[in-house]
Amino acid sequence: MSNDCTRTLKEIGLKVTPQRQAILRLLDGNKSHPSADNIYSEILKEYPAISFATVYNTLSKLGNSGKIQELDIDPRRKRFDPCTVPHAHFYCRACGNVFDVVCNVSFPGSMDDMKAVEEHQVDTIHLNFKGLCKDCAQKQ
Amino acid sequence: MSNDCTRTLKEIGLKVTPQRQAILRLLDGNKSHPSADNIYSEILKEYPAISFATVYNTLSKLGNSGKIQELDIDPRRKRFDPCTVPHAHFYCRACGNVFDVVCNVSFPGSMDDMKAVEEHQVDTIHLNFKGLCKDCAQKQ
DNA sequence: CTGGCTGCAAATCTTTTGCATCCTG
DNA sequence: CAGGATGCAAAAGATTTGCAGCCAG
Repeated sequence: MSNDCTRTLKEIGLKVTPQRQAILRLLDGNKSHPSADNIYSEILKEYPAISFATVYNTLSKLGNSGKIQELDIDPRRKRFDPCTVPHAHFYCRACGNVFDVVCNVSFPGSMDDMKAVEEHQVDTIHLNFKGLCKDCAQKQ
Repeated sequence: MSNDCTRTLKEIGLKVTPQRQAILRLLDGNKSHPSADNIYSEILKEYPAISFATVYNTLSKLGNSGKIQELDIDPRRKRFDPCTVPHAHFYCRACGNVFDVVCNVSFPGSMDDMKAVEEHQVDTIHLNFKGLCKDCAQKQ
């Protein structure tokens, strides 16, 4: 566990610090798609002295190295997802929650379908659904 | 032309003002996926007194009514697209340009594929590709 | 007329940066 | 030890809001 964190950091050439381990530990298996602020607030309980900048820097480095995903689904802020397996997301405009979507929609796999994109060098694909989640739809 | 603008505004119950007409005229057929600031700067040439708030408010109302699309592809700011026909987008991480992607990827049409999302009420779908555009990839 | 709009300015919120100090490797 | 990390604080951007006066319907 703590070993996984250590390995992850080493793999991308980052020094292993307790703050970074805490961030990785918090993210591990986290399905809430937290924002940087969510993560900061949470870690603050454990490390009352950690700074926002540290959280931001670390998240940014983890994102760039592909260890976590930066989601662009929330119009107000970045959200982070430790799961890097390709999957879609649903964003509720009312409560702001983000849900994973297991969807069999044929993700652009066949390169025949991708001609228009092939001229560009694609490295990530994001499939976002937006609307009202089950709960919020009922409350209407 | 100016008539289209007028009609669009009336359709969503907004008063017709020269500022709003200018915004709609600028957006009409615009393929550059401008940010609110881009739009503001452009309109400023024509209406030196227009305010940011007016642009923001109008864009927001047009977006909510479905007359234009708010894109969530640029991590730094909202981008707007007057084309409301479903299509995908490509974002270049280097130059920040957004390109339309004509892609035959089977967009979630079959509701069989959508079970996981069906519990939620989907109103928009966004398919975003990110990476390096043709030009930026060459410069590397 | 009247309520919706506009311009202005200030407030909010998110994200980024500079810097002195600290600590991992 | 040295260079990368941290914490702090302030800056930079993007977006939103309050308000007094204005104008389309």
